[in-house]
Amino acid sequence: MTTHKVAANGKERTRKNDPVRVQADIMRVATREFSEKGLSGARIDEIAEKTKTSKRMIYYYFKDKETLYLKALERSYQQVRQQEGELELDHLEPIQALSKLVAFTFEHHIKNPDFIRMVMIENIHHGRFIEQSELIQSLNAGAVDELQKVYRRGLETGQFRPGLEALELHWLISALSFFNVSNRYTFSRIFNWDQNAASNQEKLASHVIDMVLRYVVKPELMAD
Amino acid sequence: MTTHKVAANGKERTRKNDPVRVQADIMRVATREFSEKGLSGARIDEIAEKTKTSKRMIYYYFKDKETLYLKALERSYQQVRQQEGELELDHLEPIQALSKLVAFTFEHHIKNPDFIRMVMIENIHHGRFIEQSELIQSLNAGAVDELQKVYRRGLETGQFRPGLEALELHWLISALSFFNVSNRYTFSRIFNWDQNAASNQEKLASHVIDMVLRYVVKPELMAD
DNA sequence: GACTGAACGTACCATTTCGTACATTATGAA
DNA sequence: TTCATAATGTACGAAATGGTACGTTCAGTC
Repeated sequence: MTTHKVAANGKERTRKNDPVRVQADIMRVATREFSEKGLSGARIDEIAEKTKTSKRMIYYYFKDKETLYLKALERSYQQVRQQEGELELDHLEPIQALSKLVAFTFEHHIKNPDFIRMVMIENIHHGRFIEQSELIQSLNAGAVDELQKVYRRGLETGQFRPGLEALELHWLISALSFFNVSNRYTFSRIFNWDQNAASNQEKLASHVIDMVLRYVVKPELMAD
Repeated sequence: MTTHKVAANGKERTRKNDPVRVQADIMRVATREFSEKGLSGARIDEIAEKTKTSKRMIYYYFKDKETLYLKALERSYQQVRQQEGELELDHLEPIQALSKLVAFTFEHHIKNPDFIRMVMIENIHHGRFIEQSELIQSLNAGAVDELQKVYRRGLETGQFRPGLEALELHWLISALSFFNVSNRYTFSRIFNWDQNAASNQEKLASHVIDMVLRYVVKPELMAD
């Protein structure tokens, strides 16, 4: 008696154990499902179906639905952070560096709608899961550093207004970038305005960049 | 044989028909539940329990869960619009009028977290329900008008920069006001910063107002 | 008072959904 | 080879959940 079976379709079928692949597969599908439908809206059975493995494996590796959700949330944060890479702002003038930083942040949000949705969902849950995750906090701790550096340089050259805090600046930039993705549907519908259209996205991007610059740069350096 | 019964607790119990009250009761509870847990997270049985009436009545008046959700969404929009009342900006200088408008919008969002949550949830659903609602669209059509008026007046006095559009300005103000409520939990957690604290809320409010003013008002009129 | 349609209560059903029991196979160590 | 443990497949169970069948009561009209 050999250890392999013959499947219904006639192909030889030998089970391979590949824990890493199986877990990655589950995470991939789970992240998409949770991001699309939320914690309560996503269905374990549906996640299992879209996986190459079975529901059994989900519970084997991830214990229960909430743990799976938390892992998916962590994965989302990890992925966007990894994508960020290096901006290389140090060789730019402070104003241009800030401009580039804002432009990048705005674009980065646009490119990661699934991540935005996960964050929205998590906020609906009052941040109950992110609270438990030390991983996520540690990931994001240094997110303000680059902005901090640019701002300090701008202060030294005398181009930036003093008295601002990097964290609060980051908050402003995040708000504008986040809202652009998170509230597309309702805003477009209410004002009968296709926010998604490329031309309008460009407009918004330049508005946002301009707005931040005008807030940080000394007014006398800004042309009307 | 009379038409009334005696309940178990001994009190006389005569059923009163009060359709308006019953519907209002259901709507009140449903709105809170959906806002708290989302469409898929909210439970009809739980809504029914928290109501003075029964599950039967929910289906009697609202057909099914999705219809109930849509009605709750519409109610949310209606309520916030009603609260807005009159700002009476016409007698103010353009700069002060704009300042007051932004301050009010920011505050108004803070006062209506349930509404914010409903909008977040609706965006998670890709705006599938708001699309069906002509009521909501009609409600919000004139939301930009006041801003429009102020901006025009500022142009006339020469205090505002030309070339901006009221809708896009409204978008910027909304983004900052909305994000302040919608992303509290994740932002606070990630940056270990109590965004909710009164002192920080005040800071953010003045940042937002200042930021909008610096964007709209001609730079030479802004002191450092 | 008789009649009618709207308003309401109770109990129930069918399905969905999270989670698990149980058996089997793979894989590396001794 | 043997053995232990990790990995996997199949089938199923119990509770939750959206929705309904069926009957009763209220309130206005003639």
